This record gives sequence, C-alpha cells and structure tokens, in this order.
Amino acid sequence: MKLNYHHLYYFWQVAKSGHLTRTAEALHVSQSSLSQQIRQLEERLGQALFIREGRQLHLSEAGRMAFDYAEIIFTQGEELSALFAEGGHAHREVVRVGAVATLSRNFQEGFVRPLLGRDDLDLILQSGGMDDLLRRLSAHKLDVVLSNQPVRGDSEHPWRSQRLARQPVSLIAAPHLSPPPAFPKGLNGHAFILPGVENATRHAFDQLCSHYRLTPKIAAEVDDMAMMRLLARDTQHIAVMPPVVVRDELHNGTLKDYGALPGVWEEFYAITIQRRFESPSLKALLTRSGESLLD
Amino acid sequence: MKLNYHHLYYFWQVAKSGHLTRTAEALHVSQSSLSQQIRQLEERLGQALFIREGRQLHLSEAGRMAFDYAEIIFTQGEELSALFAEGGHAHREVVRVGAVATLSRNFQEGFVRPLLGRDDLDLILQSGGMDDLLRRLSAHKLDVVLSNQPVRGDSEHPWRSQRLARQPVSLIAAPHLSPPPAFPKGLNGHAFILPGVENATRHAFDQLCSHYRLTPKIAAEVDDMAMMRLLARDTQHIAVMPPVVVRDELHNGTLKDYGALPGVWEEFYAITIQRRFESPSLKALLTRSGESLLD
DNA sequence: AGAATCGTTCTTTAAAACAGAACAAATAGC
DNA sequence: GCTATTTGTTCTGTTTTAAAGAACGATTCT
Repeated sequence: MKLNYHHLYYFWQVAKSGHLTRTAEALHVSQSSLSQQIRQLEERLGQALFIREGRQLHLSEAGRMAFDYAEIIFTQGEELSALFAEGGHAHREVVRVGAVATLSRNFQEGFVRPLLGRDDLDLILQSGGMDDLLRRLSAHKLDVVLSNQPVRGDSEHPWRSQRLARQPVSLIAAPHLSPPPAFPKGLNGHAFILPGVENATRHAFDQLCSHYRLTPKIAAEVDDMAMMRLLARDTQHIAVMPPVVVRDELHNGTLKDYGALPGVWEEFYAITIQRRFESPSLKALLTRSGESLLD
Repeated sequence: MKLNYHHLYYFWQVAKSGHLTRTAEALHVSQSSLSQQIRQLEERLGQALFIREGRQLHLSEAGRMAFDYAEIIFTQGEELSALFAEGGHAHREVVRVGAVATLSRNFQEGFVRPLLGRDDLDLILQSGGMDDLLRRLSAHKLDVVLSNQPVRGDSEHPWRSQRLARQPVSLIAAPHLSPPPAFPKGLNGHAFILPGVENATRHAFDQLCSHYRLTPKIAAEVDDMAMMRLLARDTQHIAVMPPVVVRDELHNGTLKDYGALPGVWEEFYAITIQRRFESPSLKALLTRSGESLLD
C-alpha cells in the first residue's frame, strides 16, 4: 500500500481550513480536482477522513490521526523548501557539534580543532544538558554529541556511543601541602573537591574509596570542570580531576599533581545516530586516535 | 516554489541505498524514470543533491540536508500508512492522557471518569516524567498531559496550560496527637512529611513558614502522593497534603485533619497543544467545572 | 581489448491530474 | 414557502506528468 503524498497534501490543506472551495482558490486548482483526489486518498486508506454534514466538512477520527501525521510531514517539507529557497547559493558543508555543558573546554576544542582552519565549512558548537542535546541529535539538528558518559540506544533512538579518549585522574592541590596526600593512606584529614554524583569519574572514585575503606571529607561537589579548576586554585582542598584541566597551573607551580588514581579515568564519548551518509569531515573527526584530542 | 514529494521520495530511496539501478528494481520503476525525476527535483531546488563520480552517486552537502528532512517526512508517512494498513476496520475515537507519575490517582480517575462508561472510544492512560510526557505531547502521541504545575510554552512548543482544579492542603496526622499541631504556633516540636522541593505546594508551604518564621523539622520529602499517604498512616509525623488523598483514613478515624493551610493549594493543570481539531470528547473533559474532578 | 555495469538522455506511450459542466443538497434572503 | 446562492460531488474530455524503452557515454572488471 503506497501513500500518495500529493493527495495527502491536499487533504492537509483542506483540513486546515475546513473549506474545500476556499482551499481550491488558494491553491489555484479547481474544487472538483481537490474533491476527487481527497476521495482517492480515502479509498486508498480504506476510511473516510471527512464526515460530510450537509455542505460542511468535519474531520473523522481517522482524519484527525491522518491530520496529525500530515502536519509533521508537511511542516518538515516546508522547512526544507524554505531552506533551499532562501539560500539560492550553493550549500556549504556544516558540522554541528553539541557538547554537555560541563565537559572540558580543552577537549571540546581539541575535538573540533581540525575544522577550525577550514573556511570551506561552517562549524556550529552548542552546549546544553544531556537530554536536550540527545533530543536535538534525534531531530537531526546536531551531527554529534560530546559527553563524558556513554548512552545506550534502543530501537527508537539508535544512538551509538564511541569512546574517543580517556585520561587519568589525579589528586590536584596546592603545592607544599603537609602532610602530602599520598594514595591511599595519606588521604585522611584532607577535604576533597569532587565531581558530582552523576559523573562517571565520581562513581569510580567512590568505588576506589570503598575498596580501601576510606571515608574522605567532601568540601564541594562540582559538575563543571572550569569551576573545579577555580576552586582547586583558590582553596586548600584536594581536587579530583584530570591534570590536563589545570595544565597551566601545574606548569607554573600554582598547583601540584599528587599522583594519578589507579583505575580511575575521565572518559570522553562521541554520540551519533547511525546514518547511511556521514559527513566526511565528521567521519574524519571520529576516527582519529585519542591522543591528539587531549594535548 | 512547490516541492514535489514524489520526487523527494525517489531521492530518499536512492539516497538510502546509494544505487540507482537497484532502487529502481526495488520500486518497480525503470532507472531512467528515477534518474529523470531526481534531476527534476535538483532543478527545482536549484542545487545538485548527488555528486556524480564516475558511475557512483554520493550525497552532496545539500543532499545530506535534504536527506535528513526526507527521513523524517517519509518515516512519518510510513507510520501513517501502517496505521491504516493494519486496522482495516473503522477507527474508534481515541483519547490519550498522560499524567505525571506523582499525581494523585484520585484526580486522574476523576478526570477520565466521563470516558470510562463509553464503549465507543478507547482511553489510553500513560504516566511518566514531565519531560517525557511533554515530548510525547509534541509528537502527537498524547492528547493531554495532567500535571500539578503549569508549563509555559514558546513558539516552538505551543503548549497551553489550563488549571482544572485546586484543593486545599491540610496538616494530616494520627489522631489524638499531643500537643495538637495548630497553625501557626503549634508546629514546633513536630516533624513533617513534605512534598519534594520540585513541587509547587512545597514552595507555597516554605513561603508560609518563612513568613511566620517557622523552621519545621523535616522527617521526609516525598514526591508521590500514594507514598505520602502510607507514611502518614504508618508514622507519627505530620503530613502536608490535600485531605482528599486520605479521604478513607479520615472517614474511619485512622488519620485526622488538623486544618487547612491558608493560601496553600494543590493545583491541577491540563497541558495541551493548540490544535485546529480537538477531539470532541477531550474538549468536553477540559471544559468541565473543577468540583467534579476532586470528589 | 572486450564485456559487463551503471547512470544519462531522447522519444514515445500510458497514467495521472486537471478544468468545466451538470447535479444534488443545504443555507440565506425575501 | 419560494427562489437564489453557496458548497461539495460526479461525470466528461483535455492537458500535464510519469513511465518505459532504446541509444549513448563513461567506468570498472577480467
């Protein structure tokens, strides 16, 4: 059973206004033609879409359902038309990247770096909450979402999570701290700045503590890496974070790396939807080795 | 500029497989016909959708964008087709109600009660989180969402929140409590079971407390009304909730109503999307007076 | 080099969309 | 209560569009 989209279009237009004659005039077709084609659609679907009361048309229940679908179909179609109508010029390549707002800016920049020099394409970077970004991804408003957590897709949302890179997580704090916070015994007595409980790194850290029967004091829970960097710099607490985030501070001696935590990693994922035609530029981004992303 | 959806359909099919000849066979059309109509689409859009390399077809950037839209358009179309193909029978009227999972069951039942006796329509009741429900509403998978909070719509999501009813909120606890928790002075020394901070009722309660400079002890925060009912019954704490929820317990003396809180209301909203054609049954539900919903 | 594959173009034929007239039913005005 | 007008349906012939087939050019495989 194949659906005639032009019939459906006429149906949609008539259903919107409720009047056949007026719609015919607006579309520059005869009303007889409209009437016939809507009837053909009804015959193909096997059900009446309109209830004819006197000389008025009312949507039937089947018509109401069909109208809902038609609405989606043709608003998308008109969006597409508009897209090509305005830009008579040739379309430039576009790569649209979404990133979870709390994700390391260094990493984001590293990810898109190969595209920054190119003036033959447009790069769009958006940040937001995970839910929001995944919704945009599903609606094809984004090409890829960067996150520090994988998501598992299902049949309805065929997401694919690909780990791009991971980096060790260290104990970072002011230099000359005494006693120095050596792992695992020297942690008691210190207060910590940790990622929030939503974070996978935090989860790994908690497991590590429970394994060594440590109950560290928590000074702050912070989701945003940039925020954590500030707190590490301006307090005497120990931050649990990847060294890269505070590379500058480590270099100039403002902060000190007291050693990586075994088995704890900050991970980076690219979430895409399985597509037949990936943009070649995006594909190149996703197949790089992880090292170049984190320097 | 009018878009030819049949041309777009052919383009979509060819783009999916990447091969013109195979697609032609699958669709039972000649390859020449396919080729011509895709060219017509390209001419109308003013841009090449495919890049012809040798005898291979690759999507251009414009083609990639068009393909994204086509994907949405025709998956919707096929869903519509399937809907009518399976049910050759006449379509019964359907009303699909979503309710925030924590909402009073009494209220939900009161809302749909007029539909329960009718065997000429199907009633679908789904519960879930607010985000999830609103998404389904936007996708026309639901007709109305019941919530205890209004949402403000924007141009992209033209939601309409309509208050259906509101009911007073009381102090509910075991009978013979001493000292009896009179408002506002007799509250100190008691512990409370409160709605979670997300809840509008909780917000009103907090404001009331801050106005009278009360700092009540909080025994539990509960989102679900059914859960709160259990806790009120099985502890000695004071629950802040609408009396209707524990109507039975109030009647048989298991619990006692120590008085309503001034200016605090539990409110009920119906959220719909503005539509040209509302189901008549749904419209009837939404225009009732609030009293009948809460008994 | 020769055969097979694949997409494009041109011409003819089949199918559809379309317009106009005649018709039937329901409002609106007098 | 009658007629004029509006509105949607049905039937006719005409125009437009989609489709098939053959010829062609280009590419790939052996």
